[in-house]
Amino acid sequence: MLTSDNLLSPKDLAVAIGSSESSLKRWIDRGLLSVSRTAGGHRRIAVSEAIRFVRARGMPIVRPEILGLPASVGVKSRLSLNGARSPNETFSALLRAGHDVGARAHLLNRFLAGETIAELADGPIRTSLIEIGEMWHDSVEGILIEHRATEICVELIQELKKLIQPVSAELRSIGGAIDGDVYKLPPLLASAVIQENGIQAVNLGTNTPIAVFEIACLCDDLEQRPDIVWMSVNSLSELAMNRDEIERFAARCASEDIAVVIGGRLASELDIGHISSIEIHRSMQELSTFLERFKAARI
Amino acid sequence: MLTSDNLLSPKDLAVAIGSSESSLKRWIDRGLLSVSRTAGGHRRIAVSEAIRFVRARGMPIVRPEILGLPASVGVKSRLSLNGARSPNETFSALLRAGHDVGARAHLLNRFLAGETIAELADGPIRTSLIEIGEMWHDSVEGILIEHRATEICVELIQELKKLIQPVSAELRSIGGAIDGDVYKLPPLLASAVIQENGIQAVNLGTNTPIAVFEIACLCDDLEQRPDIVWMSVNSLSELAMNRDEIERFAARCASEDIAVVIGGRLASELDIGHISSIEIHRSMQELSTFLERFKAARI
DNA sequence: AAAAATTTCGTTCAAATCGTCCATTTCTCG
DNA sequence: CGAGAAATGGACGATTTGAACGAAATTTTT
Repeated sequence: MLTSDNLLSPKDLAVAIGSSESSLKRWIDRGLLSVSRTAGGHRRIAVSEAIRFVRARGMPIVRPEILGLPASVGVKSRLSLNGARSPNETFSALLRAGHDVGARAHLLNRFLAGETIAELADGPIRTSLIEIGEMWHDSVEGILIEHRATEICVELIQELKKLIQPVSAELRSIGGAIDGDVYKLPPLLASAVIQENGIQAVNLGTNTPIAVFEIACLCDDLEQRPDIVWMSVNSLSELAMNRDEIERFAARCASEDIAVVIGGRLASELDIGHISSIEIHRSMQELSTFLERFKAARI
Repeated sequence: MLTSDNLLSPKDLAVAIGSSESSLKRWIDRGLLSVSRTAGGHRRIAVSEAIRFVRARGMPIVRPEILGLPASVGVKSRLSLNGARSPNETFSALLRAGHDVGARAHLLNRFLAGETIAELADGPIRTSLIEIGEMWHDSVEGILIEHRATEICVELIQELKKLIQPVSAELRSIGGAIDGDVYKLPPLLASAVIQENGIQAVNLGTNTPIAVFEIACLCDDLEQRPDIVWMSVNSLSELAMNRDEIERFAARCASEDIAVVIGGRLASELDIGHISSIEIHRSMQELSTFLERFKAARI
């Protein structure tokens, strides 16, 4: 539980090396590992002693971040999770340190504990990247950290996507980030949230022209047509042009009974919220509730 | 028993590959398979080591889920008969059709049968995407197919990366695509190939300014400095400017004893092949052989 | 400071793994 | 074909492991 600095509980070390708490306690009692005790008799293991133990026996370290060991290259060597108050701050610290293994374990645990992908997207992932994004303008180092964190998140979201139940092919969707938008995380997160809701989602990635969305929606084979199109808008090359194009596209989709969902940081700036056939969402959880309604309406 | 995600008991692996526990223990004791031991002397096999063993010895995988692999492993794809002559054509057809599950099964099977990531990168992945890229200019549909295929490949390469050995932290590298280059596959493939060669690789993704590479290489903490920097060059905003910047950067790296490796479609157009401290490669297998030489020289 | 929630304590117990031995199968080669 | 070598898979008692439990200690919240 990372009680205080440089002291581990038996459970902590057991998790770090992928064995059970029982075994670790037995090894300690056998004298293989020396510990101190609290006033009440609880074992406390110094990190240095833990490292000596695993090194001496050539044991694998499954969760290096628990021992404060760095796992990356570039900047920020020492990883200290002690200062982190909330879970989201812990995740942010791991991302800033480029600690892919730690970030993975953190997110996986939270997902397995019941948090949805939508919640994780709006929570740790979003707040961390906003926080890191604010470093972006300050320094070159900020860009480095931001790029590295983004790559780690891409990897993690792909992994979460694999953990959700296989989707029924009944409802299909396709989407991506519009032309000129190079942020890859939002469309990826959207596809994960959609699949989490049991709907098949094809992600076209960043920088996708409207014409491509069109051809995907209006293809000849009716069996292939999606029921939903989603678009991420995080950078706008030409506001007016984009708006017109999207409005025309939405009109065509409406006539074909295809739902259009738009999200992203700049979605509201498009100023097309008044168009009834377009759904604008501000967060992944909003997207999720929309999908719930949509499914209910279609069945 | 599956104590932790990454550690198997001899029995687990024996069941996974359909042999007996006795044989497996004998193979381990003969050194064919390296394991760690618990304090009590029980063998623990890392999943990545299990996969290395399976690939090296050409063993069948009877129960892929034990190794965390999808059930499709070992199953012959139905689409392989659809007029496709070679395996690479089969993969290309799957990608064009947006058949992510099929493409995944195909690539995973080839990897587990012994093909390296470098070979798969230069083979099915490269040829498929070149072929699809040629559709790019012809039609909007081409763009759709290209985007979809790229996303699928990103996912697949991430998955392959997870299957290879966790690297020893002895050699480190960092890299990405240069500023203005938005192709995400090349740097991702490079990082996978580097990790396949036992070198830690941090991918900074697309659109990474030279200044970011610099700060990563010349950071204060010497323990964090990489031994290799790799750069992908697939689009050039300003040829001359890029060249000057890269040459300056390479000179600094040379003085710090950091190897600079450049790859990508337009790497040769930079016309900096004459600079001795810069390594230019034309394929992932060339990168791989360079890494072999590099490792040999450093030890 | 008291109460509630969480973690760790020490212990017990069934299941898994240890190393070793051996019968059987498979391979090698004269 | 057949004898010897090598590899396989099962069986064995001894040891180790991981999970469970109520009680006590610790941490967090009120």
